[in-house]
Amino acid sequence: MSDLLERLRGRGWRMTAQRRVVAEVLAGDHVHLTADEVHARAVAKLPEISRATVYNTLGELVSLGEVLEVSTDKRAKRYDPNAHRPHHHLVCAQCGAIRDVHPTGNPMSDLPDSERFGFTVSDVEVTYRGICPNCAKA
Amino acid sequence: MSDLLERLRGRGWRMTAQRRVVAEVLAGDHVHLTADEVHARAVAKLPEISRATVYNTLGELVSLGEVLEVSTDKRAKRYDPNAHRPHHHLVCAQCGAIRDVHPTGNPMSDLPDSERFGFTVSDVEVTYRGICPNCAKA
DNA sequence: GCTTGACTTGGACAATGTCCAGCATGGGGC
DNA sequence: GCCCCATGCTGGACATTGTCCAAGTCAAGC
Repeated sequence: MSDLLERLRGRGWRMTAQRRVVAEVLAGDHVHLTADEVHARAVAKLPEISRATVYNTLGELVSLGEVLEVSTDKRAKRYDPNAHRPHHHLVCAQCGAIRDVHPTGNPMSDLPDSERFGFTVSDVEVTYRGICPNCAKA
Repeated sequence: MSDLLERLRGRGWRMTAQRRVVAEVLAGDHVHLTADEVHARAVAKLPEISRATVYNTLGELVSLGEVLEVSTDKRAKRYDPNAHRPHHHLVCAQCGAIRDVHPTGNPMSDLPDSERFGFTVSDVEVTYRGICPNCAKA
């Protein structure tokens, strides 16, 4: 995790308490938090941190490619710190739980040129939906 | 399209002017509208229709399986009337344009049991991202 | 330890969506 | 064809998520 902080510093980031806290929150074992959840956890560590700062910082992390924005079908965007290993998502349609998954094959190669309509395709996002074991039990 | 109205009537829908208008809007050649766009077009045909009704109707159509909710990364959900033919989406990262595409292969079979974590997986959604010809030109 | 410009703050605002109490009306039963 | 009433609609208040900005603060190079 501190390697993330190092990378950011190397990129000319000014290292503030707020940014450190946001990075720490994302690096925790809680994956796929919403911006609001990130804010809530950040406040726990640094009470005066503002919502705007959390949004800004998340946005910066995303554009630096350190964090991915994931939009499953919930209302809020979620942030995925696991940006350096390509992976897809498995979402519980009931409780909204998200797991990272690593399918075999490359969906990119499943899109023939005739289906690209002149687009320059650079990325694929795959979301599997289903019911998680917990919800299935209930 | 009138077949949609028939199907809905068959399911016990009360056929009101508002619902007809929403169905007509979705059936037009404008695919992937946001709820707000649907509302705007509906108002053009039936000035007094309220936002709440449009949201309600869209929600009902979705739970009846007549229309799909698509969340690309934009803020607003979009509604896809093409619910009866499985397909995926190609989104322009710049202007947000969306096209339906039909990849070869079935991503569902790319998810081994070991990667399902006990979920009952029922659905896959694939979103390709890139730059559309128009934006590439600009 | 100064200085400076990048960062943060808090609050206002915007966009999207939900809810509700009360009114309107489609369509079955006559 | 007409009535009735459950179902649907309305408009507006509210909730949630996200963006913007002016003014104050602080990290880091000197």
